[in-house]
Amino acid sequence: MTVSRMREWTEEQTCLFQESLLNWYQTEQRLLPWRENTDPYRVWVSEIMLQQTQVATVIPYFLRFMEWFPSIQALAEAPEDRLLKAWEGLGYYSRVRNMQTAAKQIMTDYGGKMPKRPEDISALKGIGPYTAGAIASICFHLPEPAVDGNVMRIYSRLFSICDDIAQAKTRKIFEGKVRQTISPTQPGDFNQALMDLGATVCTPTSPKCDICPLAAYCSAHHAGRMTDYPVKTKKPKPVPVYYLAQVIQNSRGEFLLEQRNSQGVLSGMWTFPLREVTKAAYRCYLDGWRSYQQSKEAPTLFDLVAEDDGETQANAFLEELAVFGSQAVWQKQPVGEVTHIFSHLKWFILLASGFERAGSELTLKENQRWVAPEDFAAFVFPKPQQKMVALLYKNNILKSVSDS
DNA sequence: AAGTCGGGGGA
DNA sequence: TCCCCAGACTT
Repeated sequence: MTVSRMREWTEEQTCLFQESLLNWYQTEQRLLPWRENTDPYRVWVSEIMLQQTQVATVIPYFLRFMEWFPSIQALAEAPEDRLLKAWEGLGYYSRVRNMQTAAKQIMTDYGGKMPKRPEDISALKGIGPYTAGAIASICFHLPEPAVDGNVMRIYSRLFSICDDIAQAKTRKIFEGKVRQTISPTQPGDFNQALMDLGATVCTPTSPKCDICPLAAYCSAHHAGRMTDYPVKTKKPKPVPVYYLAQVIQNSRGEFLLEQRNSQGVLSGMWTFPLREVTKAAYRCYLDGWRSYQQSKEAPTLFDLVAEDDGETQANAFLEELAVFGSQAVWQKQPVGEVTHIFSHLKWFILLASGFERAGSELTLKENQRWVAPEDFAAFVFPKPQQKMVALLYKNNILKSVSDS
């Protein structure tokens, strides 16, 4: 076959391709409960359940769901707790809430029957491009693409498509390719055949090209580059960084803020003083707090830091702590934890709240300043600082004007 | 465009 | 542990 090297297929080649796929599907298709007929309600429910969920998991859920809610009307009228019970363990619970919203839409707008126009289908809550295409093609025999992860994998191999499937816009490229090649007479079977092929033959890691009905048409197979496709960039996981935040008030009710240096993340911005600690230390403080929380003799965060063996703690921080320990009175209980994800970093911030010790003025560093809460508005706070301030309000360490 | 939402299975 | 799976919605 020379077909595989062609980027565009002739009409005849396209027909042969469709035939190969459909013939394979006829003999190899999986027998699944939602394939007993093409009732739009059953197809709809199955497609929603199958989003990010494997077939074997879905089957028992599907059967029970059909018993409990046998029609669109039954779904529309179902009590929410019953609905959630039916979904318990499936995950992505907004799926079932959206489905009921859509069921009500269908009852009021379409007399209780699934609309047939693709644009009407995809306007329903929880039905996106994939599911709309699946329903339109399976139930109403419209040549609509239903592009999911499987289809992108198969087509990227068929045509050696290098576009990054992690990017949202790439889906349109594949939809275009499917529109060019979908069977006009059996679009539903065609789409379902792709799903089965992706699940059982054209698998992510070790595709079974020797039994694949499309091998003769497959560019990647011809080049022996099956596992180079699909191209998917994986973004590096944000590196965790751990901080203690020193939330200190003086007798005038002002808070100590510190300006970050001109290098690195959030350069020049103002936050509560943040001191980086190791992961081990951070965990130690969290655990220490939790285990002490029952007893009356709960330590302050800085007691725990002082107990630290030093190996998990930077010396400079310990020295600074000695000063703060003597000049500030720390609360026994933690304020709480704040996390924030940057593109490359994930900050974990444990907040400790304290007060300047009476009669001993805190010695401020060059980049530190006392600031009244009323003046916070004059600062452009970075997101982590905003989250910390919000947490202080929540814990009534900061009082909003309306409360007072 | 990126973050969020769950849980199970396989490498 | 990490990635993947019949994705869609929100910000």
